Amino acid sequence: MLKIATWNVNSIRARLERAIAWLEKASPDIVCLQELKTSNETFPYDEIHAAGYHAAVYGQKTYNGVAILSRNEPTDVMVGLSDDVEDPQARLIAARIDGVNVLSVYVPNGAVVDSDKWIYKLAWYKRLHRYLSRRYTPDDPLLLCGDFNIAPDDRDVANPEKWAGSVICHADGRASLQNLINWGLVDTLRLHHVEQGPYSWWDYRHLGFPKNDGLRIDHILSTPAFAERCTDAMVDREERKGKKPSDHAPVLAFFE
DNA sequence: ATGGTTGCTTAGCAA
Repeated sequence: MLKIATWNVNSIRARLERAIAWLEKASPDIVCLQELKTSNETFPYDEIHAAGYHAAVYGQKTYNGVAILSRNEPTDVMVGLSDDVEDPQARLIAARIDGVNVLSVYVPNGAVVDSDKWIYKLAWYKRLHRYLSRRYTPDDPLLLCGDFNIAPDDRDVANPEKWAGSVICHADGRASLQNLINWGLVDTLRLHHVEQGPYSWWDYRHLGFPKNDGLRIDHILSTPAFAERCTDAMVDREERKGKKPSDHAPVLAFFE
């Protein structure tokens, strides 16, 4: 059994106490983290190791930053998109764990449609597609996990009319994610849940969580052959409750 | 009443 999670923690240092408690409670085999908001030098390796996890980290001061935590040692750790674009933003880390290729990504948010950040977001999706197709085939065991900053369709949005046309729901962004999926990926949550919801992110602003104004933007995508082993997937909504939560809840998938 | 937050870094940016 493999239990994998993806979680945008919104600062690993601000979330450390909750993150350690969650690791001990949920005991996942692999966790992809996003928005560490810290450099490698200030990443809390000691506490993560003490909780029983290896940590492959691609940090950045203040913004972004991604990591992969695992019970077993990761090999072949690679960071960044490694293409011809000059890009200081730490948004991708890849590793091989127990024979599975695991990627943790933090796709740019895009701020406002047609802004520079939006252009960067759409370009980043194209670069990620090229990254995948150059390094892997859809026959490889691969899990692409992270904050994609896209709700794939209106089932993934509690208030679709409110969010229509936003950077999370815009048709061009959805097409960018779909293009990635068309390379050869399966949305593991939708293998097991086809109804409206669940959601993985609620804005701190505007009382998003109390009003359940949620969106599903965090995903565990699997290559098709490996997805056949996926027995369930879920969002740990409980982790969004209580004192000092991240604005994202962990998303999990289970493989036999 | 018609906004409401959080985190990092220190007034402003990002989400």
